[in-house]
Amino acid sequence: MAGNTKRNLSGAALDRVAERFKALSEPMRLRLIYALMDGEKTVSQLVTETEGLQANVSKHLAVLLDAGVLGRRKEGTSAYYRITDESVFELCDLVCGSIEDRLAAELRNFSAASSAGRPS
Amino acid sequence: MAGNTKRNLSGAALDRVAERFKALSEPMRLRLIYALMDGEKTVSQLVTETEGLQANVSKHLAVLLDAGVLGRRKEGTSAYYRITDESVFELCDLVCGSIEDRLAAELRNFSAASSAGRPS
DNA sequence: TGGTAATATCACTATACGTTGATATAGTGA
DNA sequence: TCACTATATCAACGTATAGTGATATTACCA
Repeated sequence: MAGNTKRNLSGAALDRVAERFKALSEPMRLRLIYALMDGEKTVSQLVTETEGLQANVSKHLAVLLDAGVLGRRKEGTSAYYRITDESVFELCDLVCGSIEDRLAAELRNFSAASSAGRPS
Repeated sequence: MAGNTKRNLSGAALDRVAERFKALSEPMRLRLIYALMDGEKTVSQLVTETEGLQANVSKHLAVLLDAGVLGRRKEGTSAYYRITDESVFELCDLVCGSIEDRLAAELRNFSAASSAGRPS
């Protein structure tokens, strides 16, 4: 494990961190983030790609914008959203790896238990 | 930026990831995690350190246990909780860095704006 | 000016969840 | 068995928020 500094956070810092995690704690918002992985898109495009309602998509985009994860640009009647904090992908990758590890461990436990006392 | 693979997650995977983020989206739970940074502790110890109510601490610990972030060990009438997924600290560090970057950028913008047109 | 498209916001409902006091459960020692 | 400690769970309350249909706002075009 590399660079395991584990800085000790306290008080207000933890509140800020929790806030950021909360912004990423909705599947719909993660879908929007991943839809923007290959560049900026309009709200309409995102509505189509995520198959969500326009009002809902707009609201989730506002949350991510407020959290500093996304940026916004207006052109004509359209609004273009883009990723401004690329670290979200690192976060998701880390979580994914962790989930995989956990599932792999569960699988090992299950296999060991189900084969316990079974003839080899 | 190293190892920026950005794997593309879809459907159920995003749900799992969102779940994990949700487990980390409460300040109290982050406080518990950081209280456990230096080793396993009993519920009583955690109640004292976090200055929370016993019922509340117990419930938050259950959430983190279910999420796979913590592990539990019983000894006598006490329950010892410990970190089982060290990646949570990496996650928090990443978020912290990101928040710092954003605040630094805001500071630069503010300074530039407040000094605009001011005599040098 | 009137009409249309794109987006944001409002109002409302349903649900999830954090907090808290009270109670239940389990282990320990007298 | 009885009392005590530690922990988990229950019940109730209030708040936050996701989803949704309707409306407001803004830009563009005829």
